[in-house]
Amino acid sequence: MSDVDDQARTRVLDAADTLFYSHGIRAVGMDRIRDLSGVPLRRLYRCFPSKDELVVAYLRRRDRVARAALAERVGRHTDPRERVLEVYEWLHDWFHEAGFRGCAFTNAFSEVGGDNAEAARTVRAHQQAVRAYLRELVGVLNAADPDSLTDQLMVLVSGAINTALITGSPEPARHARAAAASLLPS
Amino acid sequence: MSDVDDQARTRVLDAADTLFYSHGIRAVGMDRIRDLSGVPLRRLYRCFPSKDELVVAYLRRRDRVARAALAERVGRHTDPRERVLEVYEWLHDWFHEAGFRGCAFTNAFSEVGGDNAEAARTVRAHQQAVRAYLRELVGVLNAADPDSLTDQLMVLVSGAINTALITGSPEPARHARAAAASLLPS
DNA sequence: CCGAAGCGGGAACGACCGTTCTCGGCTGAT
DNA sequence: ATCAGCCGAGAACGGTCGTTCCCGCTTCGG
Repeated sequence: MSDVDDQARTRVLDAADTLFYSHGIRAVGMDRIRDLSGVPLRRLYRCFPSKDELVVAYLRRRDRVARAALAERVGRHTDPRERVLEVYEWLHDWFHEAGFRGCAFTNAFSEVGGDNAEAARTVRAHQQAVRAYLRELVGVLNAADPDSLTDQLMVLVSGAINTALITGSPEPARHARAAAASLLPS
Repeated sequence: MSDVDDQARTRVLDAADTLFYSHGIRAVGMDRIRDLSGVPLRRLYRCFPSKDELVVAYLRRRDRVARAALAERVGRHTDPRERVLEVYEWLHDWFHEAGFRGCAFTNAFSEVGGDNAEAARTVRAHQQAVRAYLRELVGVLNAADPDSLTDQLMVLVSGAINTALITGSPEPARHARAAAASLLPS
């Protein structure tokens, strides 16, 4: 695979990310990805042999980027309690962004989880990776039951995203943060 | 509209409910609804002039049924605190059901929310109706800020459903219940 | 300069889906 | 009995989408 193919892969993934996230996977055809990326269908199908595999690559890159962005935000703080709460500050900023359309992974799972087993696996892997990261943040707290606390914080993250999506308001991040603050040990 | 049409409407809605919920809306064609309901396409389109309107009717009936089931469960208790926590017990039982596939409203919103404005409105109305019901349950508690508490409980409900969907486990209901118990005034 | 291989643009194909139409048969009033 | 109108079954239509194919052009080694 040549380096012109590498560049094409990046451009295709950029286009897929924009279009899949903002319009949904089933609503976006391969020709729209060709139009936005400028990569002809022939090369596009050489880089990604099927739409299903492109969807998986889209999800894998989102996973990498999102978790890196979260870690960067959390890294701004040193106090263990603030590090956990910063997760919900990050959500709040995200909900404010113009193109916010909910969790790409949950959306993909609803749309193609039944037909694209590898995509479904990728969604679950993302969820588990985020939980593992949260578990690390919780580990340095003096929690009575760190695993249970992590699970509760995960429910708050997921619920905030989905409630923000449906209500169209960023407030659920505040509600989740307030709930998390009550659950954390002082 | 005759009563044979009424019977057809019910059979079509039954079929749509089963198929839309378990396979997704876009994955189910009108012919599969015809096959399962036994209602010929001609009559089906007289009862529901388009698939979009059938989707809205499907969501509206789900809203009615789900909220009635929730109210029935909560009604088994008289203690105000137990009435709130019973919501999460209900979720736990629901997650155990064989055909559980997440929240029909969130799924519909992800799948067709962009193309079917009336369906999107119906999803938001359901969310608001559930919140209003929760607000009633919270109202009789001695909460410092009942509205804020209601918002936090809503985030826990939504998060439990979505986390259960992706992990395939009913445990998120327990986690949400534990978090809610911590948030409720004693 | 020449032939071959690879390229991009876009047409083509096959499958599917929402919706409508056709056709043969049944019903029921006269 | 007859004729008009309605019905169910399924074919047909128009559009979309994922994927492949064709054609004319470029490029580059000999």
